[in-house]
Amino acid sequence: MQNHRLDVPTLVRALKKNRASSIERRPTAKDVAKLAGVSISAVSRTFTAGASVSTGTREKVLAATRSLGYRPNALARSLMTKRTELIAIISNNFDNPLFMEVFNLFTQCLQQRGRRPLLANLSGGARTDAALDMLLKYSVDGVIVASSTLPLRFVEECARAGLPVVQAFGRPKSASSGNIVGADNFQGGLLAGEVLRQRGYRSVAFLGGPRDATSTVDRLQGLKRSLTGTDTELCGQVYGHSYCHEAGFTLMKRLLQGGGFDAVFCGDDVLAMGALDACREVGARVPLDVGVLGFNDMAMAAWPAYNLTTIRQPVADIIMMAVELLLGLIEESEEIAGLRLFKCRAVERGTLRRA
Amino acid sequence: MQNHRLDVPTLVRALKKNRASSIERRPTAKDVAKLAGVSISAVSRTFTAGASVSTGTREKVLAATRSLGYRPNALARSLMTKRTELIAIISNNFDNPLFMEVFNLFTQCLQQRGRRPLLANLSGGARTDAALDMLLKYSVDGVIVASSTLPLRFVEECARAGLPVVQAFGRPKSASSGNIVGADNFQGGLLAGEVLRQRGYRSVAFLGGPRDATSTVDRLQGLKRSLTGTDTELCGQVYGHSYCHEAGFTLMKRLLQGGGFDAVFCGDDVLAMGALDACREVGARVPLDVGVLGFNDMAMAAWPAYNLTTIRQPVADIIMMAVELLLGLIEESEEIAGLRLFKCRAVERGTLRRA
DNA sequence: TGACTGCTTGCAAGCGCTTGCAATATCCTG
DNA sequence: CAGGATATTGCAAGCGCTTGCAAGCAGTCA
Repeated sequence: MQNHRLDVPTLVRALKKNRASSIERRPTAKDVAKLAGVSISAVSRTFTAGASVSTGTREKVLAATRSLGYRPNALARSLMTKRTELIAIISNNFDNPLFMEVFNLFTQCLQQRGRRPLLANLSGGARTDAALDMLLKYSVDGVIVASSTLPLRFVEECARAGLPVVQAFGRPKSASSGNIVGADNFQGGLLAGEVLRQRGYRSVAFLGGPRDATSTVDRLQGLKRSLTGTDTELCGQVYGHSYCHEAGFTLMKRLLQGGGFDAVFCGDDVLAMGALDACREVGARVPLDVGVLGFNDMAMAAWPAYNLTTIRQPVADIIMMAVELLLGLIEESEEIAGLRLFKCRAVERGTLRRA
Repeated sequence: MQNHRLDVPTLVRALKKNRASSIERRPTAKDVAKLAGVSISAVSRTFTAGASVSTGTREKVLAATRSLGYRPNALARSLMTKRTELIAIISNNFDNPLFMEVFNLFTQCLQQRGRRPLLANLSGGARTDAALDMLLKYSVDGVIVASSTLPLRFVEECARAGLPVVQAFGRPKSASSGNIVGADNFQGGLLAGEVLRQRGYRSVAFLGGPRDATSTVDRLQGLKRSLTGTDTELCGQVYGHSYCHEAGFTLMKRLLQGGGFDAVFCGDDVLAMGALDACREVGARVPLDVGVLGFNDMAMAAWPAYNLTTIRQPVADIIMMAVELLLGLIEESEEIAGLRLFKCRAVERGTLRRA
């Protein structure tokens, strides 16, 4: 009976310790080393590609690893290696169904390459400096900015902080610096113009997203260029506050009230769907009275309710290239700044009349 | 001239060191301490809530911090604190537009509480053990499983590994263990039955998602219960391989060929939209010939092209509760296992006839 | 004045891992 | 089998941070 000699704090500590060791504590390299009868270094080296370990010790270590359920602590490792394998994905497009596809592909692509996506949501007025703060605190290896409308400043700040960053989908207004991969929106606009002309449309209206989004601007420029010197004219352009259905719907109603056009080129499929719904409501027949052309080719564009003719941007190619490029930047840490643009192609469906 | 005494390796090392210090190296607590004329501990304590620092030293530290652009390294910190503030979000629903909203809310909610969402994409045949591996290697504080169809095994494995985990949207088939928050799918099904009866429908077909998804099962059970003992009968049930448009479309066509029903309750809005498109194609008038009722109330359900009457699940409530609960679990580390279900409500639109 | 209290502060150990270095083991070749 | 080349191994230092502890330092009260 010497139990009564233990005071309360000591007891509490003992209990905690016990709980920690019996229930909680995850095995460390030290535990594995002890069980395997080797040094901690040996354990570390078995889990480091290209390190020098004999098959004998490797086997012993692996056996101990299995029996303890050990997993190397990636965070502790990063302290020495200066690599976390964490990649930040920054976006503010959480309302566009296309980005479901974008996130899906990005995360899958990163996972396949052994990287972990850390998400930063910049929609709904979240501060960009808070996002930057987290990137730095968590030592991400690189940053992917997936958005057409994120402020140039953010990308610049990342770069200044020495973070490799590539921007996917859309480019900053002053295309000065940075690595950008996206669709060739100008060429897409060009293509849109050609398609519309071929189908015999002669007065095209443009229904775009935010006036200052480069995606919108470039697509319009392409369209303009493609129509200059032809018998088809650009006759009006309207802009929405964002790429949303409601904007497409109200803007299209406004256009239809004005009249004087036989087709509308929308800067985004969601806008186009809004526009189609507006046509339906007003009783304008598509594609007889008015042709509607979208942009992106998101999954829903193919659904029969819309059956939208659209300009497809090669989302998968863009994403794979963006990841490739970012990992390259991280590896070499050389600035290979530049634009990488993928060609768009037209997807024929039911909202333009046949050629 | 003693340069020639430096051998090549030494030179290389010197160069590297130089590059590292001049270009790359981010300031550490040590740098701040030196500049501020205090100890490293003082720096640490300045950034630790509740630690004992005089306002004098705190000011000095903060000044040095600003002038160097210092950010505490969250990963190094986690080594001692055993907290990373990383929360894993696991999902395999990257094809359902509803989950755009889900991700948006989850990430915002976590960010607001100072946590970082680490994403694991389990769609497209990614191995669940690889996901678990990453959770453990990166020492996430907790796990949110956002899916209705993820294998129970995964949740169990997390729990066994000592990871606090809550499952949002849908529950494992054997509801034995774990923390689950979601919509009350049974009540939703009940409600669906009532709504359909009130509207005078007498023969209801059920068009569900995967046969073994509990969301599907529960909704059907609710529907059945609600119809028993009434003059409305359940007359047929079909299941899709997933909650996708194509499944809804083909299943509905099959149902329409068979005939013998005047309304269909779909286990998901996307299925319902597929069903509506099938009706349109076949020429079945909605809601005259056949009523269509969805589930979820995703944004697109309100778009005029579908204008879908549906059962709404309170996504935002579920997500806030899930986060709340998870953070609680992490804090207390007590198992407060249980189901937390939110009531669904009906959203009246145009695909059911009026009462 | 001196003992006592309550804050601050720096020291040093340590979180779980990597890695340069030197010692040791292993393998070849003649 | 000697002798050199190559491979493997453990030691110890260190990554950037936190934290228990004891020393230092006012301030308080008798």
